[in-house]
Amino acid sequence: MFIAFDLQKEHSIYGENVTQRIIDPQGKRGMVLRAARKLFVEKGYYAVSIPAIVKASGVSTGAIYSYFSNKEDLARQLYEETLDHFQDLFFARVPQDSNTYGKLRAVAELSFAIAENEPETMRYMLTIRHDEFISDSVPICYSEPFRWIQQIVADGIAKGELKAGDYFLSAVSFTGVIIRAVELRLSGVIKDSLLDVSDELINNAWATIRV
Amino acid sequence: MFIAFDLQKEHSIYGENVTQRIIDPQGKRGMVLRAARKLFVEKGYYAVSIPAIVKASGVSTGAIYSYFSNKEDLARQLYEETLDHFQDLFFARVPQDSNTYGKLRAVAELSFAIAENEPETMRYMLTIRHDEFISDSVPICYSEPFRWIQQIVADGIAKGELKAGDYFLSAVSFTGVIIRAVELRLSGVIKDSLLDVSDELINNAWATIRV
DNA sequence: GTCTATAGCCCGATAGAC
DNA sequence: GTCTATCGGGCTATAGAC
Repeated sequence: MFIAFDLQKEHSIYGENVTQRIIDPQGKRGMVLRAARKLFVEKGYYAVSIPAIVKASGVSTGAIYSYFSNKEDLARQLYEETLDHFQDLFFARVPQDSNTYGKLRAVAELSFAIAENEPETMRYMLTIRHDEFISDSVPICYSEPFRWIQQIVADGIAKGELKAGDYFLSAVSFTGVIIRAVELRLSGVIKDSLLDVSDELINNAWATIRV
Repeated sequence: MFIAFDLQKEHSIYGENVTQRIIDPQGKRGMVLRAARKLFVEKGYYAVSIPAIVKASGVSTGAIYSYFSNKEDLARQLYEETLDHFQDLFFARVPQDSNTYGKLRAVAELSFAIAENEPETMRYMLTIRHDEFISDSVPICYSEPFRWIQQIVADGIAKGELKAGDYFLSAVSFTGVIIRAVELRLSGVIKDSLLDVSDELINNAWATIRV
């Protein structure tokens, strides 16, 4: 809850060291990146032409090619900045000193809050096909935050706060509930705000791993 | 388990009324569809050119355009036949007379079995972006089978076999565990066969909704 | 720095031989 | 029915005016 509140007043979630990475909606470069992100999510990288980005962003071809050396470079900068931003939100907000339940609850609440308050960021995170243009083939959402969740779960099992079992499968199960809910919310299948059903979803996710 | 076994000997899963819909690997049309499916999953519809399909399938441009009126028509036939096949597997194999646990367990085992035995089918089901070329905007995996699972869950709650709560969120939670596991298996993140960890995953998924 | 205009390329689709 | 060769179109990226 408190997380959702913070996210709504945009300033407080972006710490000093994070600000520079934000895709600035004011500048032309940011307008291009935002328009491109929306279009890439909607249609996919290859289906989005530079003329389409020109039209959607209001920035001309020439200006775009002054900020980015080519279309792939644009996509790569978008990828890196969105991923960095996403990871900053995670590392900045999930309490290090809490117990296993507190940490995982925070992970889930933050995921829901980002989905509700920055849907384009979350949509991009879940949608983007890594293999479309990025050379390393690690899907975006299996990277840092996901591995971090694995660590929380592994620690929780070791401390006896979670049921014994394969920590990897437990992490998959917990995040499966959360991610599936986010996906269905972003695609409009779930009508209610995730913030309103957060408790029930977190209960369900927690049930997969609790003792 | 028995499901996995059946799937391995390909004949038994394809009933009489299903056979005609199968993408025949022998005929040229089937070779085109199989090659296209693989390429579409790997790179996305727009990134795959007709020349690329010619090369991958060994069928010439002229022959392709004798089977399909254009590239979109090819994609649409592929979509419909793969979806039909997938749904046939579901409706043919999940027991109608079982209790809630038995039905959902069968759904999960069948999902794992398809992922292991027909990875290209499952990959396509999870990967394809509906909005890339299909006019109606319903994501492929939210359609019939998913709605059917919702019904099973709703019935289970009504009969007191599942915990009370929002049936939709319960269905999301159960399928979230299953789908996430399948996704991570298909992308190579999970190394073990899902058939070997089926029991643990089904336990986790079931825990989200049981009384 | 930012614009418009356009070069050069590859794609989808077709034509015509066989 | 199936092949190769090719056309028109839209794309990425650049050139040149301002």
